[in-house]
Amino acid sequence: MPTEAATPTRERILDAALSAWGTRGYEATSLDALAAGLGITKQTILYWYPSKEALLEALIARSTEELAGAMQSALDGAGDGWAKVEAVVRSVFRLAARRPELLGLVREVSRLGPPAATRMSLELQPLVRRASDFLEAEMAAGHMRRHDPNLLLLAIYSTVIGMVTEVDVLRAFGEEPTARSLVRRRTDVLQLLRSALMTT
Amino acid sequence: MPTEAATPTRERILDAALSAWGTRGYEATSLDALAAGLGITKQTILYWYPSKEALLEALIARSTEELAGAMQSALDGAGDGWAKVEAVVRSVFRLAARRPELLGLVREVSRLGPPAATRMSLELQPLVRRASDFLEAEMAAGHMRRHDPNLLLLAIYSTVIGMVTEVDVLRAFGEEPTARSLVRRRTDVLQLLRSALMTT
DNA sequence: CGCTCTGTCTACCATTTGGTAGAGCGTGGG
DNA sequence: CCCACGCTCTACCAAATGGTAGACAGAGCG
Repeated sequence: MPTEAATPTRERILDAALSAWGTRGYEATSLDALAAGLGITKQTILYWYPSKEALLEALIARSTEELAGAMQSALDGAGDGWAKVEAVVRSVFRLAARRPELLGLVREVSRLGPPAATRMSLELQPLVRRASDFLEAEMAAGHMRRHDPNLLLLAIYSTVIGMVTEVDVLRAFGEEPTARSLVRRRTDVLQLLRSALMTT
Repeated sequence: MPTEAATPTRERILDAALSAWGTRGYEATSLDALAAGLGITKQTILYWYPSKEALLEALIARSTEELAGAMQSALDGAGDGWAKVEAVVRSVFRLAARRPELLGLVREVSRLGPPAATRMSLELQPLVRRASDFLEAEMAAGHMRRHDPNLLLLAIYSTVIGMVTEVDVLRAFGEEPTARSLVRRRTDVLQLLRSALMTT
């Protein structure tokens, strides 16, 4: 295990895996393909990570950390009520623009089911709890319409992840997955959420 | 090609493929596994469908037909404005209860990307157009808040499909995928949509 | 009876995949 | 100088996968 601060192969493998699995899918991308893209051999990957599944685990760990970081800072940021919801949604769309593979990976892992999905769930649990508590407080204060906070979160999650990762469905609905379109989608989602949630 | 009305192997293969691919995924289920589940051999499958991809195509064709049928009748049914939206959403949740693999397949195919996703899109296009036109008319009449109809549809699609197929995310949000829970999710989605869409 | 046609199976096959074993190679420390 | 260690590669391998070729069984029919 290298103690230096530099970041070589080990990280590059994670990057490649994120990019490939987050877009083409886990089963659809072999270790050989991954290695070829990096200009190394599969055995080098297996030196750093003992198996494909272990690599996925490591990738999930790193990605959830990054994800949670981004959303934590959005949650920590100033503002309350709607401003906070908007900040979080905006941060997700920012991620969609800058690191689409990251959200693609979330979608992919949730599809893979246990044990990968379970792991990811667990690691994102604190975030979910925090968001859920926030929503509940807002409802209690009468700022938002009453809903089951968990179901509400699930709905928001589905909507946003869908809006951001469902490229082909997007096309089916006559929307090209460009940056401009992403902004429009963001605006639309925010409008929708606002009317759905806020009482005033 | 059998001319009788009976339904043997050919249909059974489609059924098995729907069940397996709609839940475990396309790449994750081999032809051998499919055949074993049916008590036949892979070669029998390849006799009826020349390749795995051809089987997927046929499955998409049959499934979109069934799907479109269910939603058409919901759209055709009595009612206007909110009643119609509610009818459609209810029909999707009914499908989720009775034929979960069908919605699972939609999710799976949209993930697989072209050419499968493109095909499915094309076959569902008329339905999308009709729904989009309906929404637009309702907005024009002032019954619904103004949105881009296509984006609105995408949002509704994402929310409902997510609420219905994202089993592991569901668990992460502390919701067990039972029948009771499905009813709660339906109620919640309807409430959300109603506040989001309707002006009155 | 025998012929043909339909549907299923047995026997293979090439390729790909995740994974193992171990050689080689460069660098830093004694 | 050389040894040890960290890292990558070459050489394999067994299993699984999608697919091909062709045998075989039974039903319908002349």
